[in-house]
Amino acid sequence: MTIRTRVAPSPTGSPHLGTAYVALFNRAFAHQNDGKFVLRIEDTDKERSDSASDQAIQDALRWLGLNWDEGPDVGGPFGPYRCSERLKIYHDLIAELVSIGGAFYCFCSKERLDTVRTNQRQQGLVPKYDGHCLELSAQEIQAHLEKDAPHVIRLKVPSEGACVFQDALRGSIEIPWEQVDMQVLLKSDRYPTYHFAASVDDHLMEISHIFRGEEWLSSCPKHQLIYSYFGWEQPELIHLPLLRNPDQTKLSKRRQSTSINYFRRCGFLPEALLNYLATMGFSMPDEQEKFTREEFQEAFTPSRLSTSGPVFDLTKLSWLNGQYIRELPLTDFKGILGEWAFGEGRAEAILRLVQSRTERFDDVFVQADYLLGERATVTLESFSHKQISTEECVKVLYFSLQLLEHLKRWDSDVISEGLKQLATVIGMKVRVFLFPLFVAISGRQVSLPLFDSIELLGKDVVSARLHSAIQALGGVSKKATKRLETEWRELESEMIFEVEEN
RNA sequence: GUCCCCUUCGUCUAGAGGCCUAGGACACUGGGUUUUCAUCCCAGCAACAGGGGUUCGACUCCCCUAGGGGACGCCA
Repeated sequence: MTIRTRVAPSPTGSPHLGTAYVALFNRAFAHQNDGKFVLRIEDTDKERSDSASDQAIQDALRWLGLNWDEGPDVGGPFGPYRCSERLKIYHDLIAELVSIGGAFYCFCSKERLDTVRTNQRQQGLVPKYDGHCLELSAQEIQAHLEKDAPHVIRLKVPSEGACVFQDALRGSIEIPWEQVDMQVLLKSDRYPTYHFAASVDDHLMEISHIFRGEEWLSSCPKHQLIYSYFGWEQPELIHLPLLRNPDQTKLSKRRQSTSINYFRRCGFLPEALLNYLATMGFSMPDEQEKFTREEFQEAFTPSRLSTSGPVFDLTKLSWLNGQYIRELPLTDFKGILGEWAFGEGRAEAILRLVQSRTERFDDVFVQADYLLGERATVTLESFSHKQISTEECVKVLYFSLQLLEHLKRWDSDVISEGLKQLATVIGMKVRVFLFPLFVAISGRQVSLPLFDSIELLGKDVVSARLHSAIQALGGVSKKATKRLETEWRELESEMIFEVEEN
């Protein structure tokens, strides 16, 4: 049997560390066994998927050296490799599934489902579909369809017994069927859900082993059910532990950026980041901590994976990165650093901002320090200003974060217009409004033009600095977050500025 | 709340019943090399969640408890 593995990220937002983590193991395992590693873009969420993110994921994985044998750009015998281009396949198969009794039409409204779930929760039951449309007769279904009634197709789930499946690391796992929801497989927009698309594609693409995050463990019964209805053979499942924040929760960008691009922008070498990722949940037989991708691929074996969630430790990653940097020949060091600092037009972009403010060359680098490296550490005092309070600073930073997160395009004009409008909507003078942003971004009250700086630094670094500034100001409590979120939604509706739909 | 997974130094981990007086790495502390600093070298600190079994013997196997995490969406 040919070993075939895949990574199937969804193109929403910045390329996630977790994607690289999972890709690393899948790729190593496939290549170690002369198999193929596949990239499949899981763009099943029409609302949130965007092509910029699609491209960014590919760029990020390539930067890390995690290239694929088959995928949306390189093609392959099992294409297309983007879900949105495979709709016909899903439609045909879902029809087959309905006809063999593995799935059913559901015409329930969102409101009804909400009520049902709320009631179930109150009674201490597992919130899930109550089977309302399960009893519909063929005539009733036909009538609904003829009226063009909005509908979904759901998975039929046994009401009794338990699902038993194997995880290569944990052995046999048993989940009672009553815990399993009658999952929507085809949404009302005729797109498949992840569960359906992934199951179908894994089968059709002849994926033999799936290394994926532990978060998927509880949806295994759904996938198993789809496989068994169709009479397909299940791939081998290996659930990797979840990368954790220092507080042990699942790695999330709230606390620290999870974007691969953030690490790239912070000056980590791809080799070092990859090496570090490989030590999360895996260890070399000789306990070696610094090793190449090739050595890893050679030595990797699922039995050396651990199951407890590793904390992603920036300090240790930095140490490892230092090991790699120090062994670089000087010319490489110079070349890579130069590209990092001034590549892709960055030199021109920075110098354009600096030149008009320069009298002597020795003025240049101090002005651009926060664009070339980490900004100065900010404290509560950094934000003291006679026209704006601490609370207002937090508010400004929080709302700006929201705004920037949802911007359609990342360029200084759009950023400028968005932020200015935000200032107006919350009733602040632009000059005052911008103050906390200057501090958060540059670490200083006076800096090079803000909007250009934001553009230049990129979304991931900007988000990280904004988050860190909010922390310096004392952070936002859960309660305050809720309040700010509500307020933000109101503001958003007031703004005529184009903000991307969630 | 329900179900599932997990549990060795602060963190990443080694450990497949006697090799364990529990090893390595990061961090931290102290010392040495170095014109400063960093690097580098040496040393130190520091853990088997708790309780029951099984066994001649348990970090390792089983059970319970506790703690942590995840899932419970027309998100992935």
